[in-house]
Amino acid sequence: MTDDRNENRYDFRAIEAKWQQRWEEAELFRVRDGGDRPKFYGLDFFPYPSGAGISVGHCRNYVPLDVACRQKAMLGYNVLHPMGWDAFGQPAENEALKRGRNPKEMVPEYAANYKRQLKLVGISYDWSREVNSSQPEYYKWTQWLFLLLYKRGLAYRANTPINWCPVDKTGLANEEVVNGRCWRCDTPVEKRPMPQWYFKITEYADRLISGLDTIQWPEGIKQQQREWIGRSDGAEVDFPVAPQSAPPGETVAPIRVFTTRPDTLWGATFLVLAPEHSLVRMLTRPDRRAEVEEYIERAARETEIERQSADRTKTGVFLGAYAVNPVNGEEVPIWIADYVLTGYGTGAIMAVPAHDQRDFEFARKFDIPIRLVYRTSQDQTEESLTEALPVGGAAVLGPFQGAPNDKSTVRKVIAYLEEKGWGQGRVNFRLRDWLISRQRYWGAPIPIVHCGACGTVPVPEDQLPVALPDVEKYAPTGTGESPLAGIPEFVNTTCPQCGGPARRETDTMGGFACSSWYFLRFADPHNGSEAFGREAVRYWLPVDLYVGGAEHAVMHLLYARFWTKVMHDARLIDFDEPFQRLRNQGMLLAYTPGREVRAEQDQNGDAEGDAPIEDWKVLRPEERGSLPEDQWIWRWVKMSKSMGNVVTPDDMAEKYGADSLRFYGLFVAPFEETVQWTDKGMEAAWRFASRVWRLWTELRAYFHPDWRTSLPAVANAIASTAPNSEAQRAPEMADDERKLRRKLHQTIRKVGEDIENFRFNTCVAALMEFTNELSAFRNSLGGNDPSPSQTVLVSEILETLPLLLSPIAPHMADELWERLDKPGFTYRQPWPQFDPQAAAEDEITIVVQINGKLKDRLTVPIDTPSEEIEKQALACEKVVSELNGKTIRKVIVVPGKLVNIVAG
RNA sequence: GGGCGAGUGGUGGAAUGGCAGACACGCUAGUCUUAGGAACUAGUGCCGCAAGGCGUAGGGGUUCAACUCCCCUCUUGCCCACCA
Repeated sequence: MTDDRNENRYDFRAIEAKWQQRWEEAELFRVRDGGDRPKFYGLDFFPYPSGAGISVGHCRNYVPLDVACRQKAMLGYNVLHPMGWDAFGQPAENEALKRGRNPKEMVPEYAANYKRQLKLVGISYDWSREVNSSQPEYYKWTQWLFLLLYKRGLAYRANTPINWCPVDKTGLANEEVVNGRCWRCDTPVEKRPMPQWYFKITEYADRLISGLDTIQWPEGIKQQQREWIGRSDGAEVDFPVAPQSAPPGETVAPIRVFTTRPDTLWGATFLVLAPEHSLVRMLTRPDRRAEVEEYIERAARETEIERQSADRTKTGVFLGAYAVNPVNGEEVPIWIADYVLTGYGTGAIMAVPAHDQRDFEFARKFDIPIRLVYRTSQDQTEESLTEALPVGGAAVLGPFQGAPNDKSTVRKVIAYLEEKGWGQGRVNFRLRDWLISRQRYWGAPIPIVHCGACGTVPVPEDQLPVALPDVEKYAPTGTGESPLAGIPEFVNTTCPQCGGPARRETDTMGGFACSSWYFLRFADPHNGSEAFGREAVRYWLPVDLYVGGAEHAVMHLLYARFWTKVMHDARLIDFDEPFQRLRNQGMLLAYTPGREVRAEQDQNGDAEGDAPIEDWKVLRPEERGSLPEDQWIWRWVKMSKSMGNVVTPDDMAEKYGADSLRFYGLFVAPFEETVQWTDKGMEAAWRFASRVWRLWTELRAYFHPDWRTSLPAVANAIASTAPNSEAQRAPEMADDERKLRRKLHQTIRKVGEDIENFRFNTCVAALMEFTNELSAFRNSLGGNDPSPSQTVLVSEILETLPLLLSPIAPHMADELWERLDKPGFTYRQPWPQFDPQAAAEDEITIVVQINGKLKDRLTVPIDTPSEEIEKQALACEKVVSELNGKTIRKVIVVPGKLVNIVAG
């Protein structure tokens, strides 16, 4: 007796371990190229395996994609679902430094731990395709692709001021600077001039915008990319330097400005150059020199944060020089100011204070004339303006007077300028070239040799990879050179071209280079002679479904699209967008203790009442002893190691099981939403899993393996044993049985549709609804042996349920499947088909409304004609009493749904 | 300041023009139990004894019908932010 009980206990630990082992032994998820089945490529963002391991937060993207992939496999697709490690880069190096370890040893350990955890959760990865971007077999091809870009003129070295992080001691790409701070360590970024390698992503700016229209991505991500690329249409206009402002005996080139509003040229009352502009020193009048020099120096010292804050007051200095406005011959003063950026447009602007808020503020501060080009009313004057005039009104200056303040006038003015030879139409992008050099050890060395005689020489392909040398010390130097520069055996080499002595490039590539092509490598991960085989890539790519966080909107997702387009242009691949569908999972928050940080009482202020709460700071686990528990202030914050609020899948799998963890993560909220982790929710998911298990195992005794073929026999049996005519024309099943079977087939339909639409929360809810009905049915049996028709129904349910559960709770599914004495894995079974006839309702509830308000309900056979429904609705007791004395103006019958009686 | 999204019971959420609150948490009562943080049963938007009324941030509009579409306001989350 007790043994029987144990047999039917939901022993998830044993079940999950058993099936994970069997899947592995059977190489269940190993996939091969080709075949008759359609392919499906589902991919997670390439993770960096951190020492902390994964939290349940990470499962928010891995589990849903796993569910989708498992279902696709059952639907008959050949599914590629790989995983690998974004192992190069600063996070790994920083962690290794902190622990005093060699990243080459540490990273594989961390990756192994990630892999163990992902297996623990039951994710169906094909581990035979695992790749690691820090291994020579992989980075050899990262270097090969660098050379591809180099040969196509898309990689170049330039000595310009770059974003430098003084803590990480390396240069950063524009995309890696967030609010003027390093995106990794939050340190204010400095400007430093250094020779650095760049990828010419700007050359692809337009295609990176237009390609967005061809892919199914969240609109918000597309918009972020469009804005980051920042196309703006306008014109470049030349302002000749006034003769008296040119240094004696010299001819000075005109100052070229970029503007999106050439139609406001007639209101330009000064020019502003960036402090770094090349003409500044030549144009500065001697008596202004000291002030100008000081300003330039101050601007150079400022951090990006100081310089970029939009609400600071405008600063600037007059050079003492003048330029000539080409359209009206007027002389306008030339200033420098730090609100003009050297890296955008021409680094110089024409200032139109009447129609640009920044110029307006500047003009008011320095008392420069303001001139209206457009006016919305007669009484509008330069003096009355309190801010720059936005769009609207008509032109009141220049040859285009009366023209509307809109794009059509801008176009006309550009044509006019081109005709006069004063300027020409021009498109600018905010996007800057991608800085790829890192002065760090842990990355793929840039495969370039510097030769005194030949200059910059690419390393020949047959000499790849340029191996990252083993070193004792690899801490960043801060000198502007990577630690590789201190290794003579690495640096000193011979020039591949002339054979003379040469130096290797010592910078490494930023980690985003590795992740810009890994999705191609998974198609052919062990290829030793190419980055990827063309056939394999043609078969698998592009990625059908890509899942990851929204934080990479303008980094990885932009870079990967760029490289893909380059490879397309090089005819390596025949598509130019790598990821067809993209889904971003929501964040996971955990309820976390912290303390309020109150504003300091200022010295003269009276300490009346509490100071306003200024901030909230998390109490890390080691700080929690410092404050009595009743003073903790709890908040929902992102689950992360640094907040000390991490829940691990290891603990949850141990306590509740991986299947329950999967149920919970899917059920708690829609996939894209930010969700709050609660233990109650986790327990509820476990209760549901247990409930399904219990119900199924209780009903197992009634399973009849031949239920499919015995179904007509059941009907005959009922007909022949029942003498009365009622039973003879009865269908093979009683009403409540047909109802349960209807629910089963509705559930099959709903679960299938919901998984395909990434609506996992309602998918699990549908399974819960079915379980509730099945539970009621079980109770109605009351321990009696089921009738033949009940046996057939129960058998169908017992066989279908494991298949429906298979993508979501795969361990339980396979265990149940086995307990039906069926061989193999549910993963290999076809996805259950729903029977539309069984799923169809035979009766329907019609809502009866008067003036849109619910009054009554009718239950009618599904095929009742509209006229009959209307008749019945008008005959309802409630309708009759309510309508007493009122005129019926109109009756709206929506077939299958409702009747609305409009009366008054 | 700009872009994108969100606002529904005590809570997470469901319904995307047609029965508001599926499913779940919590709560209440009961059954079974030595016990229960188990299981099962019933109930649970608000007001009201009831009949009934009210109700999807607030205001207006379109419609026979609005959580859903349109306009305005408020609140809030994320991203970008002196790019001429």
